[in-house]
Amino acid sequence: MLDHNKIYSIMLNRYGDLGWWPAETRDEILIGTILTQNTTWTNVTKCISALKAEHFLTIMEIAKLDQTRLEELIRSSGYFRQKAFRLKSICARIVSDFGGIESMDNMSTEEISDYFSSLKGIGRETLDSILLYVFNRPVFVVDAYTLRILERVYGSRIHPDKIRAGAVLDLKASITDLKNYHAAFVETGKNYCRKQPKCVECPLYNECNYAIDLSSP
DNA sequence: AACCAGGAGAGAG
DNA sequence: CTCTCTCATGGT
Repeated sequence: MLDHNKIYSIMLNRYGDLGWWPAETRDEILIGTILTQNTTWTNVTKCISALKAEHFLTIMEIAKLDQTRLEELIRSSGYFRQKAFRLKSICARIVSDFGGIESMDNMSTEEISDYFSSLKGIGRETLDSILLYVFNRPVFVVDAYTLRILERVYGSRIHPDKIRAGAVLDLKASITDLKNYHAAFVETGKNYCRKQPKCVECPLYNECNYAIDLSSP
């Protein structure tokens, strides 16, 4: 059960290096992890472009940006009031506590983890995304697609903690591998996992158990 | 036109 | 511990 090496080799063979996280700066990645919560990436890129055009695409600038002004700029990512408030709060905390992302690089993964998980707006998945894509720490990001895909492969739902631990321990992957592994789950999920009744083009087609309910999230 | 997207938090039981 | 509800725009 749960052979990460097998799943990853199939996915890597299909997708290769997907170049995640797509961004020019580390601040941009952090901001993106908040904005992309439960929305499509195409909705987020509009916000990223809008912020970039006004030169607000840094933690420092968002920290001092007007609340309603930020709401307007990130509107298309959905939950814009919540996200504007939380994103601004998070950026303000980072600025006042550390000055910026770079000042946190010498901290241990556990210290970074404890810090970010105490901030409102950062749940388990966003936390892991920040650890992996902003700080390059050996963490595997488990999202809804990962749970759904592995459920279809193995027939039953596997606990996120088990998947996370397994990916880092069993896979013995490099940071780049862990980044691409998660990216591959998202790519597979959004392209094939919802199409019915057959996903013949899905890289994991031969591994999937189609006896289970395909409509389950 | 219902359904869902690269979730999180608060509350109930 | 596991549901359930809310937050909200945009594409299919």
